[in-house]
Formats: sequence, structure tokens, C-alpha cells
Amino acid sequence: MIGLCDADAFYVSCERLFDPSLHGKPVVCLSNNDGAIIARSNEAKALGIKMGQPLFQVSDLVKQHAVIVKSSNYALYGDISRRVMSLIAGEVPDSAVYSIDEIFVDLDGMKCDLTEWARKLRTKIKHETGIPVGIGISRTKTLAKVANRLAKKSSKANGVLVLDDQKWIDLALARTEVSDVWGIGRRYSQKLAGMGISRAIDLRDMPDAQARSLMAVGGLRTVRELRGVRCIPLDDNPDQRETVCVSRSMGKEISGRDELNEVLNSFAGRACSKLRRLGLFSSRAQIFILSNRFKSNRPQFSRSCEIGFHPATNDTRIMCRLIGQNLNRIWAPGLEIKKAGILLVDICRPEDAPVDLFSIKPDTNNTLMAAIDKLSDRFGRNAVTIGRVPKPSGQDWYMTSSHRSPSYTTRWSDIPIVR
DNA sequence: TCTGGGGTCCTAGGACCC
DNA sequence: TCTGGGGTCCTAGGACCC
Repeated sequence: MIGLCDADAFYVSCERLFDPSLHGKPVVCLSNNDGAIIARSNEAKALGIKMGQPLFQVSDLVKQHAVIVKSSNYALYGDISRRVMSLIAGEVPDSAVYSIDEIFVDLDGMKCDLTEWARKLRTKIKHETGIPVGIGISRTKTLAKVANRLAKKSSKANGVLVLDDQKWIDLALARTEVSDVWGIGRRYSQKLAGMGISRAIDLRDMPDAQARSLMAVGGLRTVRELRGVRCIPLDDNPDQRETVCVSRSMGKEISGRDELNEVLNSFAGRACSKLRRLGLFSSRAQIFILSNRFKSNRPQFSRSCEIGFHPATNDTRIMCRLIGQNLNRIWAPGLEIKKAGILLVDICRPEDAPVDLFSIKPDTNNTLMAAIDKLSDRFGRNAVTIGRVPKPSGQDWYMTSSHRSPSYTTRWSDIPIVR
């Protein structure tokens, strides 16, 4: 059997850990730029606030019901996540972290009542980390997802649901909308609805060939998993990631060449720092700029270009220099740029990096970059930056984040004080 | 006024190879 | 008139996830 532990409204739960006054109240957490709602407490859900909804669309509701609004605080959430995950990993034979708030666990060979075991685990997690989780258990990852969803929805299940018996699986699938199945998004739901398939149980009973032609091999895998056939391995993560991306929407559109250069240089700094922390190098990057897709009365554009590095690098200075040299390939006067970014592709470990004719190898002993990383760890991300990249604070392009909670667990100055 | 960011995988089609 | 077959690699676009 496979289990899925998934935290309830994880970001909200993290905020509540350090501010108990938030319990029982409607709370939402926002995306970058304070744009959209990406986590909701049950009370906020009950008000009809939708996942992904832009904040401004619910501003009346927020005022009317005194909804508490929080900017996202990834330093805090990441740290809490690590605590929860390592606790769970210690309780099972095998596990695989799937996202910041989800972990799949392998329960094969466990000789006990799984419902009882899961209840105990759930209590333990709540007790030791303060985070409420739901646990769903079944034959495959996709079915465990179904179980997990019902575990949270049903008051009878009270956070734990084991789907083993076929009769119960059938009932669960009959109660699950096809759009709530893992792997079935908006587009596939629409297609399926057009064919009269609205419930997970109908999807399960669809012929293989039809599933395959409609939704490719991934869709077929989903259908088979619903039948109880394991098609997705417990740990489905590639051993090495393939891209690193840093991109942002800006508080307001920018147009100037220098301004764009600043933005991209600062993103390149972040991207290189990510690479160095992973011990990886990149030999190719794409820089891109986008218009504001919501302003349909303005000209729309999406421009990008590729930049190669020889040898592969993770040195911020090299990337910044090449960005400057290539900027005119995407920038043009008069463009109103809302979003920009850098995508590093062709990521590799230094020993696997392509070597050119003259055997020039990636610089794996970059003392300057190492020093910058150390200073950033100690004094904050922008303690030291490459010349001509001004500090983000005070930059009008920098994202807005007006409801940010302190970094209680990752910054000494933000440690909560008990009086 | 205000609409997230960072990933993965699959497929079709074109360029190119012998 | 008649114009191969079998590959690989790359890219763009579309789907999905949290």
C-alpha cells in the first residue's frame, strides 16, 4: 500500500504556528507580488474564496469578513516543511517528498491496522510540529491521492482514510469528480466532459486506446492507476534537475534598457546562486520578457533569446556580462515589459560538463563566488551583489509584499519572544 | 489600480545524418 | 513519368503538478 500525507492549508498552518490568534479565523496567503490567493484556511474556503483567485477580486469579502491576509514567506514554510518531512520519513520503510506539503510513503510489508497506524502518526505530527495533516492510503499513488482528498473532506474520516477493499474504492471513485483526479487538469476535464465522463469511476472504466489517444501516455497511466495498477514509482523525481528558472512579474511595467538589464542581472545572480548550492553548472540560458497578458488593449509580445556559456558556468559575473551583450536581441524601445526571467537549461555536474577543444573546464574553485555565498548566508541574500545591481529595496520594479510575517525560524532577529 | 513562480513530461515537426 | 528508409536531435507548444 502507498500513503500520501498532505498538510492542511499548509502556508496558513505555518502562519498559525507563530500567531495562534489566527486560529478559527479566515486566513489567506498570497503569491509573489501579493497578486493571487494560493492558500486558504477552511474558514476562508467557506466564504467562497477560490484557489488562485486574484486578491482584488475578493477585496469586498476580505473587508466584510475581516479575512486576514498574509504575503508568502517561503523561508518559514520551507523550514517547517523540512521538520514535518523528516519526522514522517523516520516512521516508514520508504518515502518520497513530492512537494513542500506532500510526501508519499511506502507501506508495503507493514503488519498492522493501517487506519490505526495513520491516526497515531497524524496525532504525532500535530503534537511535534503543530501542523495538521491528512493521510490517504490505497494501492497506487493516484488512488492514495483520491483517499487523501476524501480523508480531508469527510468529517467521519477525520483526516485519515484507507481505501483497500474494492467496494470502497468504487464508492470513492464514484464520489470523485474527474477534475479532482491527480493528472487530470482543466483541459482534459473539458475534453472528458464532452464525452460524458464526469466521475473518476467513468475515467477508470475508459478503454485504454481511448485514454491514450485523448491524453497521451500520461493519461493512460492515470487510468491504470485508478484501476489499482502501479504505474508511477514511489520516487518519481529525476535524480538531477534539468532547469533552473528565476522569473518575476514586476510591480509595474518597465521599458528602459538599463532597467531591464538591472532586473535580469539580479535574476541571474539568484539563478547562479541556486546552481552553486546544487553544485551544478549551466552551459545555456534563455532570457525572456513578456507583456502584461491582462492588458488586452496593449501590444502583446513574448521575446526570448539563448545565450551559450563555454565552458559551463555558475559565475554570476560571467552571466551578467553575457546578458548585457545579448540584451538588444530581446529589448526594443517602447516595449512595456511586465514579466522577465532567466531560464538555465543544459544543467550538469562539473564532471559531466562538455569539454571544448582546448580542454577548458568549468571553474570548480571559484573563491569569489564562494565568499559571496557565505556572506549571503550570514547577512542576507543581498548583502553583496554584483556591481550595478542595486539592492531590491527601493526599486520600484521589485515585487510588493506588504503582509509578510517574520522569518521566525530562519533569522535570529525574527525569533519570537515569549514574555 | 490590482491577475504567481518553478518545475516535469509528451508530442509533432523540422533539420540533419548515412 | 519515376524521387528511400531509418534514424537522431532539437525546438515549440501544450498538458500537467504544487
